[in-house]
Amino acid sequence: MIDKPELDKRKAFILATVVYEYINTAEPVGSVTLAQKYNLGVSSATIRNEMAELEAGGYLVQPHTSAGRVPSDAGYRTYVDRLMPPEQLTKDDTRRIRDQFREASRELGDVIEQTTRLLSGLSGNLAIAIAPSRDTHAFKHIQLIWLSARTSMVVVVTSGGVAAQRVIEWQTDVAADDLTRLSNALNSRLGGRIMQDVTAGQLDAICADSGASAEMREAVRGAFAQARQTDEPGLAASGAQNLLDQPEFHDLRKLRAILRFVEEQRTLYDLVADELASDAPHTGQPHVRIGHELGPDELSECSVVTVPYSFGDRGVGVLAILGPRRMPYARLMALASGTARSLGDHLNDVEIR
Amino acid sequence: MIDKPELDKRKAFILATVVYEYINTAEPVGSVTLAQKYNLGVSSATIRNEMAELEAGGYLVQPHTSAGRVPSDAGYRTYVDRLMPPEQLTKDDTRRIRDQFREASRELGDVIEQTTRLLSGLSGNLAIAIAPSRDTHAFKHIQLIWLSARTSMVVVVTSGGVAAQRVIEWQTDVAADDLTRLSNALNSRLGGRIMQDVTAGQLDAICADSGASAEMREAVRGAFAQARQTDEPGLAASGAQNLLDQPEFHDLRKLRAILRFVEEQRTLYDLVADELASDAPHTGQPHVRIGHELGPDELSECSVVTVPYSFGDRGVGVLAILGPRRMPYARLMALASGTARSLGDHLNDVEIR
DNA sequence: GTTTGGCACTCCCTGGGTATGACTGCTAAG
DNA sequence: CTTAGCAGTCATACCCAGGGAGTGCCAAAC
Repeated sequence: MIDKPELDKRKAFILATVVYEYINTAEPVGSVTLAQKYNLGVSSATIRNEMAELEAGGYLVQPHTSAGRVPSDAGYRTYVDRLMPPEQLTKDDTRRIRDQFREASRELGDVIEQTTRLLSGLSGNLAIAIAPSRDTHAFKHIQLIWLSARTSMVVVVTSGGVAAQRVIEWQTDVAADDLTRLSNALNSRLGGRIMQDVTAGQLDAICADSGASAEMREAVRGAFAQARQTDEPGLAASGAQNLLDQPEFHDLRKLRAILRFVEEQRTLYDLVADELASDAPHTGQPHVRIGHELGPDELSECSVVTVPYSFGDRGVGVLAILGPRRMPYARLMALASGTARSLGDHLNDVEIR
Repeated sequence: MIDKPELDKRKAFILATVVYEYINTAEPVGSVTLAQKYNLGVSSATIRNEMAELEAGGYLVQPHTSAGRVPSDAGYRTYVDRLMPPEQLTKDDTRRIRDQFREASRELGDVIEQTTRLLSGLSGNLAIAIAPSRDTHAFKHIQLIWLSARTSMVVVVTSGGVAAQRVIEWQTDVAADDLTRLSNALNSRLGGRIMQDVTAGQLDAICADSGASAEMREAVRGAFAQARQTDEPGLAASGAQNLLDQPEFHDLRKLRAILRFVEEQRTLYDLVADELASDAPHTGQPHVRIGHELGPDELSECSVVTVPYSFGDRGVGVLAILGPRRMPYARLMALASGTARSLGDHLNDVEIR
């Protein structure tokens, strides 16, 4: 681990082959296997020497003295960044993604959840999605709906198609006309504004102008607050049971730790939301984090592929795939990218204009 | 299994003790353990004889010749129906349930999900909830909201506080006034009706009376259809990872089968919805199904406690706890009942009047 | 200098054999 | 009917040796 010299061509090829083989077999790979299965043109002894140097360089580790080698975090990292042949989506995958979105819902929450189901099914791993942060959406419409003298419902529609909705109980009777007047005033003066640009002061001013009561003003404020609430993540995950199939998770203790981590909305959100908060430009490229790069110890044997998706020109969410470090990175990156693109397209098509 | 004679007092006590001990220890229980730990007043030899007869009667089984006994489905059944001392909710549980509902959401979907989290946390098992079937709710309000000349949003509010909502794209331009007029007409003529009693013919008539276009009529029909859709179950489950802690599920194959079963919304719904469909009167009493009584082979080592909850005077949903057959039935029944009651109360308190 | 074949060594895994312990069922005596 | 005692059964744990996969090193070949 001390020095990390540039890898010469043969070392790079051997490292790539070890990672590839290990991803496919889940068994530590030895020099003889490598020499036989792949056409290296050198003997196993030479490969042994190279592998020893790769281990000294921190790219490979041995589970025990007389076992083959397994990639380390750094080994996977090098593989992903520089050695791995990129993959395209297969025809079959493309079709399945297309079919899925063709009949997808128009409700943001549902779309997000369906997308995780699709992605977990295609990838055979756990899929996670974060819905776009709400306060980057444009305000479209608010409606205060009279239900009875003491109860109303307020609905806020934004460009995400997300309608924040809540029921209000009034302390004093209200008239349907007052609600309509206030709704109209808000709509005409705020239409098209970005949610996060709407200040409480503006709301108050509009309420005052249309003669709304203090109680109604509070209701409007509350509705806007809810509509752009960002700490209610809008998170979906599915496919946790896929992890059971991975041999590295046959150890119940590890599995439990991971599942507990995943069940906790908050931690899961933090895990994926790094991607949103990061200074890296949102290039739309998938991003891979491997093992300890993820942070939490529970996930030290996992990797995560994240890819941002966008719709409109502002809203940005994230798709992610969580699986064992021994995951088919190229394929999953292609899948995540393709799904993110289709999701963005779908959201754009469906967006309320 | 051939004959099932009435159990005499001592046999009943021994059976109850075996079940109790096995539930607590997860180990097959032998005659000596029983004689030592519980005050039976007879020797282990006598207990052996009794246990042999209980096995002949089908109440107990031996995992292998030289092991202790384990309850059979029939043994659990007898225990639950006749032998088990009923339990009350502990002060602590009562408090936690109360606290949970005090700050619970007003949205039906959220409440249902939060309830499963509560119940899985309290019970240490998997909790499932089915939201009330929508078409038993009373219609409260419909609003067609003008977003642009070619798009609108329609919101339907029912007594469940559930608002079905959808976005509509018109083929031809519509005017905001027309939407308001139609909304008002529908509200005044349908207010308070039970959803399932509203026919398509009535909707059409109201649309015609208020001069709505064919397209608008379709939109209204669609919104009502969505609002009372029953085949969209409104299902929540949480706590699957609790099952990992149960020793009977340390076998990965069994665990996988169960988790796959649970991940599938449809099968899970069918499992719990039996309770709704059954002819049994909804007494509010918890109902227990044990092992093979559940039907699916995957669940032959599981039991389910279900309890209906009601709100208003019609809507009925179901709470359920799924766990190993070796579950603390009395406690879980108390928990499920208490939670169902609190859930019903909460829904009543929060119901839009 | 690099590559290669050979060889000794290490360590995991497996399978057989055995001891152990927790049961039961049976029998005969109380 | 109950009980003590005893033989028998079976799962589990344990030890141990053998096999196998793989490495590291060295000396010879290229």
